[in-house]
Amino acid sequence: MFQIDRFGRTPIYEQIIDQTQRLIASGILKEGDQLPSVRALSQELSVNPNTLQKAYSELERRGLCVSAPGNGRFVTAEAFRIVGEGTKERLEELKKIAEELCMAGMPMEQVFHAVNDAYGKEIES
Amino acid sequence: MFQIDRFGRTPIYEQIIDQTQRLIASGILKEGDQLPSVRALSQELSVNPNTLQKAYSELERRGLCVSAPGNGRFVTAEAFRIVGEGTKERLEELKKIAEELCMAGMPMEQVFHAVNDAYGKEIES
DNA sequence: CAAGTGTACTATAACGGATAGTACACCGAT
DNA sequence: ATCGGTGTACTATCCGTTATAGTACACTTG
Repeated sequence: MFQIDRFGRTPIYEQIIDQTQRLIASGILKEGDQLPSVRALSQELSVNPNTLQKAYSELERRGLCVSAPGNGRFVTAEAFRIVGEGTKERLEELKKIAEELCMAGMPMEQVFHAVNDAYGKEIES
Repeated sequence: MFQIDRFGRTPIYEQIIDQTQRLIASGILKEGDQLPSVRALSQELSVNPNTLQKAYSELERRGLCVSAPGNGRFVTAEAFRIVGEGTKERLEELKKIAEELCMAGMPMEQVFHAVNDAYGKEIES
């Protein structure tokens, strides 16, 4: 369910956060679903439990999940809405890259094609 | 000419590299132009000379500039072409973000609009 | 009670980034 | 020739972040 890159510069706990958000955004993780326990996931990924605890705490702080001590940790009802609010920033990122490509002389048509490609890809996944 | 963000996670030396590449890509820095000296820039930005040396060394390794010891450091003739080659990766980045936005349910039309915006923006800058 | 869950805390190792300081070599102008 | 600017090389050190190790405790469910 999770995939860790131990070489890149993005810390593990942040990779967990990002991937969880994507799983929620894409509807794979829904309201009420249980997240893997820190201990179980720590074994599966060979990662220290504290590192996962850090990631989960942050997800909780953002309101994406709640902990039921002694029971588990579950996706909240608002999770989908909350991650959706972050798309504005992502769009700004995309815009910034587009500006750079513009400056670098890439034709707009080519960028359009890439976007179209990305949206067409949903069929095969 | 350079703008440093001391809070983000991207290291200073990498910010220098990125910004220099953008200045070249956008044609502001042309062949033969002299880059700020390590000492001058170190004062202007309140950054250690070694940090800038690190950035400049990398730019040199990539063939974007050459050093003339005792004289200065200058943009090469191939610089513009070389930074242009990196646009493929940038386009891939953009595509990846577009895929995420797709998954998050953002209409493609809106992404198109952002790209269009980015390309129209060149007039005002 | 036992096993699984979350939580809290301290300590430590490891790495990268940035700094400080020094020294040397080169070029150009005066 | 000297001086002031340039690039270069090196060592040492500090600091913050990341990740780990280890322990202990509280809670819930079966």
